[in-house]
Amino acid sequence: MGRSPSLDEIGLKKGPWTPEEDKRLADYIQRNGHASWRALPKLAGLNRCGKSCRLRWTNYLRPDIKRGKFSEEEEQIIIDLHALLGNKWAAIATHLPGRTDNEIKNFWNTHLRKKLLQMGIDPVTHMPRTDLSILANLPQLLAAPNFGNSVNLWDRSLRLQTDGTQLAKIQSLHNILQVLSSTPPPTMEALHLLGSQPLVDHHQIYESLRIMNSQLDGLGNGHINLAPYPTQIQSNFQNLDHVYQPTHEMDHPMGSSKVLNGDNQFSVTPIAGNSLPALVSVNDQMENKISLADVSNPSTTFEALGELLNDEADDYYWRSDIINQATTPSWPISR
DNA sequence: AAGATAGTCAACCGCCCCAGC
DNA sequence: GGCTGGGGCGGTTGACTATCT
Repeated sequence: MGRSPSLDEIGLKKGPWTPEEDKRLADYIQRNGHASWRALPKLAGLNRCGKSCRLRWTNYLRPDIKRGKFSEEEEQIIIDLHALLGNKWAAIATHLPGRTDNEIKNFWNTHLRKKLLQMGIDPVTHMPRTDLSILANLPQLLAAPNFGNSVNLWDRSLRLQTDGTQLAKIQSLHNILQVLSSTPPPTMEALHLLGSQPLVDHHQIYESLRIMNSQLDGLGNGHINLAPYPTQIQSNFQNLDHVYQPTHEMDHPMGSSKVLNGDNQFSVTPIAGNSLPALVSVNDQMENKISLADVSNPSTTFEALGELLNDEADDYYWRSDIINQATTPSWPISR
């Protein structure tokens, strides 16, 4: 592994370390310490730069380094700390004795990041993913044996976040998905508001939500009521007056509603029966921006989405995520 | 069996910060 | 305040390995 050996312009060796070099470096540091990394290579008889020696020592040769697979507990610590600290690998590493920042960074990029994505969690924000393509993976997600863990992860991530506005957005998006799941394809006008032309594969979304429902039922939580899926998707977009009659039970996807209280703490309240859960009441402007009352008008929902997106000029990741997903081939398209 | 593709991870690069002058 | 050198950090690279086709 690593790079092929090469010499830089002043003749210092680069690339993989040989066992002999390792021994020289380790022996020297154990005898003399590493007061000056710059001076060390010469003193230790190594044809390497000080930086290379420091890296080799801190990431590989240090005697207290713990090698091997990360435990589940370590995984969880990394995820939690990453939610709080972001890509501060060195800071994260201080909480995991024996693990190096490089090792944690690699582990994150090769395992945890993908794992979170598969669970529908954005590895950057640690919030449920805002890109709609996740719906395409929902059946696999729900079928995964560790789906229950993802629920915990989601909860944990939410607890770690104090930005209730994001929650409001997610809830709004969820509302939109509900509308999508229970309505014919959106009008061209509505799609234009999203800056896209591709059409949502309604059947796929419907199927995903239906499976999600059965899973949530299994967990004893609330669920999303789905109107019967039309046997024939209407492809005639001129049918603008089609009556939109979605059902109105909009739970938090995990069967509870989370509300940011005055102390910036989330309170989690299970949703009962058919009641409509309160939207996250953090941002009055955001609240009810897309309310279920609006869904009786086919275009209003999408106008509201456009407004929501435009409103958050400083929050473009939210908008770009949706628009990207709506405009990339990965987005379920039916033409 | 062989080639293509994806995953892994050690190592390097370039930037930043800070202390000393 | 400006300059310089050393160390630390995050991002990226690329050789090796495993898996797939």
